Amino acid sequence: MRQKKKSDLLTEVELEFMTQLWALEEGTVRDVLDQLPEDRNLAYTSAATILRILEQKNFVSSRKDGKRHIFRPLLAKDAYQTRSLKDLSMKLFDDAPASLVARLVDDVDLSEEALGQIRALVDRRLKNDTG
Amino acid sequence: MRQKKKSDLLTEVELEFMTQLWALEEGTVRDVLDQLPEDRNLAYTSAATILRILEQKNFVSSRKDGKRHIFRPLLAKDAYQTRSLKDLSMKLFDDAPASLVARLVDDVDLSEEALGQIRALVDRRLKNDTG
DNA sequence: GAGTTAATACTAAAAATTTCGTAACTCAAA
DNA sequence: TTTGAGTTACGAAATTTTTAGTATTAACTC
Repeated sequence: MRQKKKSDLLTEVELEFMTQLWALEEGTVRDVLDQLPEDRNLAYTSAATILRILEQKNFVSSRKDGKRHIFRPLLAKDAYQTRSLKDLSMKLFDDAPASLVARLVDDVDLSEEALGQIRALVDRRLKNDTG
Repeated sequence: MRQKKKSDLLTEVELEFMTQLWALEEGTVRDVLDQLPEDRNLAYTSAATILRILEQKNFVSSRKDGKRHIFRPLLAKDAYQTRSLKDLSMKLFDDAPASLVARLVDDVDLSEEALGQIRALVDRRLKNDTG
């Protein structure tokens, strides 16, 4: 009976909506829709459908407030960031996160400040581990 | 006339195939198919279709060798790694790569060795920039 | 309550992605 | 040359994702 694995990653549109909810902490269909860019032009009912799907998949919960629903993320942004990084690392970096950072450091534009921050993070982590 | 943007990211299956081609340097439909995991069970013609699509999208080129085609990546793995990281950073890390690394260093299981490698990379980059 | 407004529930169409079948073709060997 | 094995070309079915329409419901006002 094993078949369902479905990768637990968000689709493009699901991520778009989760991003808004993460920013809002919580919100109604209307709230999320208003948050989207001008040129997005998505029907109200489409937005409602997407949130319903997110709820079915247990990425958000909802409670009733008068006649409307207020949605709130169940999946935290932090957790999803981690999940995405693991996925990317696995699929594109031979499961070696260090090579992911290597690519980032080599090719993506990073300010010196950003590099300094990164080094600080790594140092702190190294110290903690060794005790 | 601007409308085509199409994100230039690979779909799931396209990435699966590019990964094999990157490993092989180049190969026929059969080569790629044989490279896939046992339980993948994909029809030969499906694989051929996917490679044809990749060629249409200019991700691979092909040349003829006798009766068969040999496919070769046009998009390099390095380049696509960078592209993916930029996309992830933009969509999920407020376009701040440093926070991406922060998440990685904090949450993904990293060996001490990996951490050391990362610090070395950052250090080298910092020296090059300032030096 | 009747009427208005705005929401949800449900269904399904539209679009994109993934998969495969059939027919036509190519090469090699008999 | 014909046959056979393996390939490509093309079209389309199947599936997943995205979008939207219609009907129903809930709250508010009069």
